[in-house]
Amino acid sequence: MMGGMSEQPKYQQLAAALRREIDNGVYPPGARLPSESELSARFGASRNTVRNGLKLLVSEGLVTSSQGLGYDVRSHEVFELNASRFENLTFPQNGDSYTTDVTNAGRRPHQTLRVEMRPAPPDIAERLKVEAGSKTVLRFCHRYVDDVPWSTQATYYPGWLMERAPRLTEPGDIAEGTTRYLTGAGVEQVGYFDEIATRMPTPEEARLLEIGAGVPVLLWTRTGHSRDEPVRCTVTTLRGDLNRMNYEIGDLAALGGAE
Amino acid sequence: MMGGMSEQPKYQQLAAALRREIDNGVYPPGARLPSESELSARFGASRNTVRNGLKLLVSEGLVTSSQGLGYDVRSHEVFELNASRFENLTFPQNGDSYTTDVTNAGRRPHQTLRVEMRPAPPDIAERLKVEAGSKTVLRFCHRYVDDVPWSTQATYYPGWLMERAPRLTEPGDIAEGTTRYLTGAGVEQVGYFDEIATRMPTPEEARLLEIGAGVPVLLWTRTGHSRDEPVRCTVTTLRGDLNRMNYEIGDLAALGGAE
DNA sequence: ACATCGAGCTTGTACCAACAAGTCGACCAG
DNA sequence: CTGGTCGACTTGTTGGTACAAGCTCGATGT
Repeated sequence: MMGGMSEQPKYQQLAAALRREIDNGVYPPGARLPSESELSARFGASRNTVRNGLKLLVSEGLVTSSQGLGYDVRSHEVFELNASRFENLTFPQNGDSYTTDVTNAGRRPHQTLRVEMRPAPPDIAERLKVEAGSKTVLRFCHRYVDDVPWSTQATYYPGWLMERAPRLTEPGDIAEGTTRYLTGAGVEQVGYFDEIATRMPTPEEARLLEIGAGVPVLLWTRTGHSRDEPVRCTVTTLRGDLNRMNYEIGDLAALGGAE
Repeated sequence: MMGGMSEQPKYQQLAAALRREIDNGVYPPGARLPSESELSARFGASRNTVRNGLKLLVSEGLVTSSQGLGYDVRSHEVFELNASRFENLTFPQNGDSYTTDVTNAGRRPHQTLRVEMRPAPPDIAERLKVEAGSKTVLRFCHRYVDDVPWSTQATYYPGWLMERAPRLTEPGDIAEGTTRYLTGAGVEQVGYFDEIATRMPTPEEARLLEIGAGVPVLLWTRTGHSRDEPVRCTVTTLRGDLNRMNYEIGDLAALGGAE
């Protein structure tokens, strides 16, 4: 091409130029970028090349795209606000109190629940110390906050638990919360093992959480143990752009102004 | 098109098919996928469509691509192995024993350390309870395991700590580890506050960690507290495809066979 | 024996074209 | 005024082509 020494591919140059303009406030948060065809004209590149560049920006979380509308510069405000909310929402000592916590925070919770019998997937079976493919109860929860998809949560209970806690198989909610119900049924959880990983969402996850391409998810796998054995395993898929996990280790609460 | 009821786009169907085959061991970890042109013939799709599908798998971390070679199924061994390693590496009571732990595991550690005086960035200042822009010591560490970039770690120490622990400002390593050095200097950490988030890497991070497009990073921010106040804040950027964070909550260690 | 080159494979970049699908607003009929 | 249609715009998907760039390996020549 004409430029001469162009070390970088054109789509990366395009992305860099737009990134700079976004940083400099030419396109402030919430603003709409020029359309693909406009950018195509401006940079002298084909629409495909423009799309490649824009895909980079989307994957960095700088912009989002919506079919029929265009590309919007993301605002970071939302990110921080919801992050701290999440904290209150899930961690204060074995809450299971998603609904009440969200309500108390002045926001509107909404969830759909699906209960199935499922053979244990290998990774779950390992954590529950049961045989892969053995009978488990899967309670699958899709949660919203103010109509924004928040997380999907799949909790597996080993089959042997059903004798002691039969209501887990019933389709509806358990009013007092599953943790409390389990405790009442003589199955108390005395410890948790948490694993946190990240990856890009599968198309299915992207659909459920309504996240654009390029936003990673946070995978939170919590295995709850009674005094004798693991009693449940929860795999939560969280929007990476809206959530942050917090852990306190040691005697932080007892300290003076520490946090 | 002719197929009739194809709810999903073709490239997603293709990705789903390959994902299933990878899960089922048709393409075991380390194996090479058929080339784009072969897949194109097999699925009756154009090379563009095939590439779109493969890009999904890459972004999910299932496969990697290298120009001139092809697409390789990623081995989960590395992932899992390093995950548990990571655990030992950082968590068992204030290790700071990265070097020794990695060596004991039969792997070769390598790190570069940079020590600077830096005004505190706003987010760090907030966590350290000092004024933004006030003097801090930044110890920046770039770590490798077996020559694979592993993480970057930026630890900030508040300026007031320098009177009691002057060696923190010296450029070289601290042989006994910074945690032990701090304890010896009368600054014992009795609690930590951990925050874990995820996002796509900046170009700079992608360069340092040598991660391809589509792989997110795990951000681990640990604030260490003495009995009176925060004494340091460590921001670790980990390759999301090689790392997993594990936390034990409650009395897991005391249990019988519970993990 | 050994370095060098090149054919033939791979993925990466770039271009073009066409249609599907989603959104919005202008317009028109009731 | 209300409600629906339709057209003009947007991004999403799929098809094609060509060449660049990176890797492997065998043939070639010294």
